[in-house]
Amino acid sequence: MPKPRILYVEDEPFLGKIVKESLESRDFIVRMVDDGAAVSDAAAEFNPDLCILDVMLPHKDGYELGTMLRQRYPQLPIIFVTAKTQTEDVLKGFHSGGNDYLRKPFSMEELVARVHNLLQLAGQQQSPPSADDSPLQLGRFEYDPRKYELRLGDHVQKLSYREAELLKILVQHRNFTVERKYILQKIWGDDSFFNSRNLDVYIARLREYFKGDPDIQIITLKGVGYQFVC
Amino acid sequence: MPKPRILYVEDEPFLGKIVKESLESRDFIVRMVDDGAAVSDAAAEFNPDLCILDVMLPHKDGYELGTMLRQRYPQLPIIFVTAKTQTEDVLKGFHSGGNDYLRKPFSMEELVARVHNLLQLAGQQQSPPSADDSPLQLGRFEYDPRKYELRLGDHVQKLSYREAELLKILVQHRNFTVERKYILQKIWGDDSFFNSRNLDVYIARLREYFKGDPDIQIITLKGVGYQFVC
DNA sequence: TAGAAATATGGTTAATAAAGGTTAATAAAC
DNA sequence: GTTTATTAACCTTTATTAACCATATTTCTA
Repeated sequence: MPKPRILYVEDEPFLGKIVKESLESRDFIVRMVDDGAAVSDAAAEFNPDLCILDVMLPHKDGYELGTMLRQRYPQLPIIFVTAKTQTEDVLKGFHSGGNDYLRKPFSMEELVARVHNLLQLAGQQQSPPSADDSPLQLGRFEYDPRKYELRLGDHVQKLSYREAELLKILVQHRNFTVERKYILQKIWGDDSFFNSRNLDVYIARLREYFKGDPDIQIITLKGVGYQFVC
Repeated sequence: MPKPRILYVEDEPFLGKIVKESLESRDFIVRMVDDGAAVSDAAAEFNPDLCILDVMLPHKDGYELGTMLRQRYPQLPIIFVTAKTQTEDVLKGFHSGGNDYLRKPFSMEELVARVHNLLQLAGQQQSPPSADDSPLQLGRFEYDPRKYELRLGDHVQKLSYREAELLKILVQHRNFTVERKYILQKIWGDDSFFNSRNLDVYIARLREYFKGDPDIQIITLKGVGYQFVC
């Protein structure tokens, strides 16, 4: 079971550090962002399972971020955290797509309980296939994630399950970095695998398949991961 | 869209009446119960979509009720409401199976927002496999699950029992993955079967039958299962 | 501090293992 | 006695592992 990934948007560095470390000690992977403008990219790259948003941010406010995230990731659980106590603010949080609203000051225990609760609720969902499973253009290729088919002109390359899983992850983060660790966890379950050359073999396969278009590359970032550029 | 049904457990008649009416005015069907002992029966009879529990009840306490309900209805969203403000109490609520915890006094608006939120989170869960046996369209084929008949144009292919069972399972989950294990258990009873090539033979048959429409595919997810895409 | 070992990381290829596919023969059920 | 289900034998594909190579970092030493 891979560790859940939490994107945490908070501008108070002091509080942020405490919460981050506290969550990490409870077996979450946490990425903290203190600038509203950076959230969009961070979400694309980090691929969180849940998002905690502080409402009081310097420029962009938290609600706007919530709306943006909800629109882009319909299934992502969002928790708002704020010092505002007015019911009106809470409602604003829910209306902008939040799934929970926690008033400051809060106890770490309660936050963690609510995080677990939401992850469990969200985990039971099956996302409708229509969402992001329609065929997509990758450079000169066309890829159908439902049929696992990669097309260039009249040549159709059928992908295997593992190949398709890997490509899905790379494409989800296209033009961003995906950590090697993350891929291993997603496809092979846990981190016990870190010494096998398995992933490399599949990366090589995908590179082979995509060599028909020089504009598509799978770049290695040694010690970090890969980047699918197109 | 039927009105959502809320089971509301509250012993203060005055507060209870207000909340009940307020919820009803917002298009919920509400059943109020003021006695902990009556909750079990009420739940069985009323079949709620969501449950609101006051923690401070005369005899049985709310947490016990939560545990009981959670055990009996694993999917039922539960909101605890209480005057207790200690974090400890909130945690107790979550640990006994609650999905949200609201401190008194609360605003009706916030309660309603949280109710909607939970119903939405819970509502996305797999739709009941609706025992619908009417003929259905599969790509260019028409299938009648009652007669076990698969039609393409004027050609009718009669399916055998096992073939039909397998197709039923695949179609129920169409565009989602069905685990091999699951199919084996459903059709052949238990997992003692895992070495037989039996299932593969039937998969091959179905593929043969459906080869008249290239848009219908039964994809193998090696080590996992199959996916009927159409 | 330059430069050589040592080490870590990823790439490549081939071998092996595991899972599933195919076909035909056999057994059960109707 | 014909249809349907199961099994067996063999084949193909996919996944994993092993062995070896290349290259970048680190660390150690002169």
